[in-house]
Amino acid sequence: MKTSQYLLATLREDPSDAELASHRLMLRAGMIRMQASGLYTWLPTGLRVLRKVEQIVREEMNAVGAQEILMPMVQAAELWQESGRWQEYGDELLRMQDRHGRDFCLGPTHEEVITSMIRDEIRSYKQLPAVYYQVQGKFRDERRPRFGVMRAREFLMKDAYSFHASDECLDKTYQIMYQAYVKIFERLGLDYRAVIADTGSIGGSNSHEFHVLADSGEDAIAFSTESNYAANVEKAEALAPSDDAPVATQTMQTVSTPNARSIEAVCESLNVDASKVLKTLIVKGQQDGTLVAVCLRGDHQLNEIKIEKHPLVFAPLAMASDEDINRTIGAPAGFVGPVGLEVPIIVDRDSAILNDFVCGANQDNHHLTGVNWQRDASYTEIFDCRNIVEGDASPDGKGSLTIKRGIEVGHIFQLGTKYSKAMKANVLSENGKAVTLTMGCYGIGVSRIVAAAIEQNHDDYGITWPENIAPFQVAIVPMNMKRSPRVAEQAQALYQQLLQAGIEVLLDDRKERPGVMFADIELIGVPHRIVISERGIDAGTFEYKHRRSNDKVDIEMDNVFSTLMNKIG
RNA sequence: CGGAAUGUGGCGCAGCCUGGUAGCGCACUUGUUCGGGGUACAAGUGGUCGGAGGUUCAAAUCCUCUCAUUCCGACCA
Repeated sequence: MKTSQYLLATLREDPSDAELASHRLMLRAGMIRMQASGLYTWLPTGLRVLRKVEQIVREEMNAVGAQEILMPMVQAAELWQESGRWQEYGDELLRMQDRHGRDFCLGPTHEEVITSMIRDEIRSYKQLPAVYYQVQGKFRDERRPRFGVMRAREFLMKDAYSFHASDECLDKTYQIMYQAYVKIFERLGLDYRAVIADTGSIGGSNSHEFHVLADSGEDAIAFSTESNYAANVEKAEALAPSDDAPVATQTMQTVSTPNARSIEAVCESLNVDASKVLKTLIVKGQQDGTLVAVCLRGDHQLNEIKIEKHPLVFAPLAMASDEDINRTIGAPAGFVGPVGLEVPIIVDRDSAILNDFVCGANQDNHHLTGVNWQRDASYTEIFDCRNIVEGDASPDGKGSLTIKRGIEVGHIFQLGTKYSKAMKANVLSENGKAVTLTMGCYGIGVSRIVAAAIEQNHDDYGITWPENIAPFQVAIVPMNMKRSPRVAEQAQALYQQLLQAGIEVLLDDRKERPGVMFADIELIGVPHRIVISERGIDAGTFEYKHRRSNDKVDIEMDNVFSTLMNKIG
């Protein structure tokens, strides 16, 4: 490709509304343009990268025997009503009607479609296990699209689904897919981790997420210092503390704490540490109109995912309104505590062993000090419902936890029979009886990987792609080509030679000054750069530089081609 | 969904308070210049100022409504 005929579309200035490095660089490097909130056009440079990621994913899926299919993006409501998700899915499901008034949606995922297809096509256990996948656009009407293609509404995803006659068979395929994912992320050249994950709205049992590590990641991941335990913070269990049963040493007292509504204000007002304060959150209960109190240590945070799983708590989690709290408890939010509280009280493991603690007095502008469980207050149940924090014991019993940020780029689930049961997808087993199919599902955010790769690979000049996903492999930058026939001739010759060898090469044949060309080539992140100049030709050399290196090396003209071929491998 | 901010050539912005000929930088076109790190000079192309309504002799500017985008929040007990 020659830059004179290519939509380079690089920008010298930063777009004003791009916050994240990858978003900014994708716009500046001419990879994407926004069409509407969360909707992007992929320009040639961006699409080249996207296709490369897609291709690697495809190759590894094919390598483990997954078969590629393509399902429709527009899906009939009937399928979603069968699985129950027409009601459950919520506002992220973009619904619409056709001219006959029939309901449809844009597919945010494809469990329903694949399950309906498979129940018709697969009749026997002999056809199992089977894995099907597609690389396709998904649409999720995100409440807040942001960060460019990182959290877009329309995005490219590889989704695979496996079908089995037994859980053992699913386990086996799950392991194979896990290994395929490992290969994919290795080939992409990204610093990633597989972590234990929650199954979220898709449902099911066993689950792992694949995260690209980056400080800008939206997820927090907990790692053990001593073992290979790694889990999403929303899933990581906070172990019960091993401390002895609490002993009361103080008597309970009511103290005035005017306007001390937050833990911070209470700590300051009473000069106590947040770890000695009991935080009482009031959430909506599972039974309509009921409230539930959740108690945590003041320095801990509620884990929404965990608490939603408690049978008394309404899912999705909803905080009680100030009016509800006032009406039911008789005290304003900020001064609520468990003493004399007449709603169910769920206490976190750590808060259950507090002694002599501070909590709200259920009375405006007052707190209690020296409070002790059993003597002064009772609770309904002890339940792990807090986020783990740095330094907590690792759930596998080995070492403690550290926390890093990650970008979720892959997620694999053992779905079990959640969809196949609802949609009556059966096969005949060996003994001639119908059994419900067991399913697994395996997603990769293809477009998100492009952004995540940039988050992890950029510097002041632009993107520093991993070799396998760079938009071009080699850039040829001729100095003063328009005036120097020798330079032009050499540049053309090398360009043709590389093209014929199947190398993706970009020849910058614009009538631009060197600085402009260097800046653009670095911005879009071409890994290998060859500079051809009069000076070099006189010395019989071309200059080579790798995008990630500061060193420029002069290479004998005759050896340039073979050197490049060696480096590209 | 709640809060805040911003919409002016392709991009980044000024002008608005105090109404009166729409401006700057980048990019783009042409010419000259420069020629190993976003060169310099000159001449140009391109905008009914997000949209609708209103006030006024006159609206980018004031008022009302609306649309869009971005950021923050959705943990306050």
